[in-house]
This record gives sequence, structure tokens and C-alpha cells, in this order.
Amino acid sequence: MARRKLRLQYIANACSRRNTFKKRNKGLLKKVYEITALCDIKAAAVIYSPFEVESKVFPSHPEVHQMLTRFQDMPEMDKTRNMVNQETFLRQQIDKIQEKIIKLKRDNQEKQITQVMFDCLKGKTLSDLELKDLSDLTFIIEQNLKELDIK
Amino acid sequence: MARRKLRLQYIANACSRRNTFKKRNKGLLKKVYEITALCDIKAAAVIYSPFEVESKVFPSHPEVHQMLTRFQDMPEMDKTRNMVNQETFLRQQIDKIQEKIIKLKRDNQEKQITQVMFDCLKGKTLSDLELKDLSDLTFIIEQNLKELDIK
DNA sequence: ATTTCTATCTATAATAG
DNA sequence: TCTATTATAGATAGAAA
Repeated sequence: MARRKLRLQYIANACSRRNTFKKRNKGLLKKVYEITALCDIKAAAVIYSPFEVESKVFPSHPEVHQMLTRFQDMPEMDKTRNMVNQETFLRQQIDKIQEKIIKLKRDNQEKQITQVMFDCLKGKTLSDLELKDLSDLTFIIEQNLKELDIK
Repeated sequence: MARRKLRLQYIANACSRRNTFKKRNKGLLKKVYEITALCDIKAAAVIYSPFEVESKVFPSHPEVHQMLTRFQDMPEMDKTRNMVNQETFLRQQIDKIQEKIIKLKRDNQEKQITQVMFDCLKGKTLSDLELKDLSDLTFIIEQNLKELDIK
């Protein structure tokens, strides 16, 4: 029974792959149901199966269709916020790690922000800046910060 | 710690519900990724989260705000008159700060390398990266985290 | 002080080879 | 089926706001 740790790669053997798919497909749909029941949220999984004529989805097809339709109608930003697939999953992980790194750079942050502020003001006269009020300058600084990926 | 068997019903307690959602959401995404990798199929999960993370807003830095406020409060005549002096002052400050930043960057070289790596990944699609490399990538990320002593 | 969020730990439940 | 592996409930602690 010495089972090796799960290797996360394509299962070449068709029979094993089919078995794994059936088990995991079932487990996945169960998980989707559970999270909707426990947290009272809307969720759906769409799985295109090579073993079935019809792809399995949860919940019923009309409900999923409704959800996806609503999803398409959402503004672009809301889409990216709410849609999660294997691609955005990885990005979320990266974003999360980036946040941690940003935390590590906290001691540098003050100096960097000050740097940006000075860069904004460097060599500029008041009329160059064309500042109406404080918020304008704050906006400029924020833009520069984003370019530096400091946030 | 009496852990009871999972009762599959709405979790009334908001805190527990949120925790459960976050954990299961993460687990669900992992499962979706795994089944796509193992069985080479297309799958996606759409989850409407009631616990949206608040957008990261650049906090107005106290120091910056203080300086800008001081600048704004100057009488109009003094502003223009002091610009030259202020520019000189700013340049000196910039030089000092740039030296400090160079030092800090040298000290944080490892972190920066990691940051660069993530920057390279950012904005790439899944097809840009090779699918089979995803697990390796996750491994690399975890290794980097351990090296950074974040985990 | 208060609250809210996050991370981590461990025992148990659930999954998968 | 059987059990090693994985997921997660519940608790706790500490950080952040």
C-alpha cells in the first residue's frame, strides 16, 4: 500500500485517468454543493468531460446558464473579481505572495513614497504642475506609485 | 476540542461562515486545477463571493500628506518665490534618498529577484506558460517563500 | 480597549490510489 | 475494500485597523 504522493501531471493510462476523473468529478460537484449550502452563495462548476456525451455541471443546466448569463452581463472588473478558474487561481496565488513581499518591503516603503513624491515635484514649477487642489497631486503620486508597483 | 461531524447546513455565525468559505473556496479552486491537470480537460468554477476583498487603496501617507498640506497652506506669493529654493532642497533630498534606496536595494536583492520573477509571470496567460510547468511553478514559489522565511 | 482579519495548528472527516 | 493522503473544522494567537 505504499502509495506515492500525488503527482500533479497528466495520467497517461486511460483506465486510471478515467477512474480518477470519475472520482474527482463526483467529489468536485459535491464540494460545490457543500459550499453553496454552507455559505449560502451562488456557485457553479463546469466540467467538460471526455468520457461523457454531456458535460456535467452543478447545479442544473438552466441554473448554470442563468449564472453564466448574469456573469457575462457583469462589468469587466466584476468579472475578474468573481471568476476563478485554473488560470486566475494561479494569479491569485501570485498576488497573495506579492502582498507578502510588499509587507516585507514595508520598511522601505516610506522612503520609496517620499522618493516618488520628490520625483513628481522635481524640476517643476507650480504652473507646470497645474494643480487645482491637493487631490490632484495625490493622484499623480498614486499613479507613480503604481508604476513602481509599491501600491 | 470536540470536533463534530460536518453538518451540511447554513452556517449562521458570520465569522465561521467566512472562514469556511475562504478555506473551501481555496480547496475548490485547487481541485479544479488538479482535475484539469490530471485528466487534461477543461473545467472552471464560478463562485459568487459575498466576502469580496476590499480594494487596496493607497493610504495617504502621513508624512506625504503633512508636506503637501504645508505646501498648500503657503501664501500664493511665497509659493512661487520659494520654488527655486525648494527645488534645490528637493534635489539634495533626492540625492540622499537615492543613495539610501540603493543601499536598501542591495540588501534586499533576493527579494527583488523574487519580485522580478513574479513581474515576469504577471499578465501572462496560461498558454504562455506551459501547462505541465504549473506544478513546478507552484513548487518554485513555495521554495521562494521558504527562503524568504515568509511561511 | 475593541474588533476584524489572517495564519497556524491539530484532530478528525473525507477522499483517492 | 482498505488505508495513506488530503481537506478542513475548530481553536488559538497575533497582527492590523
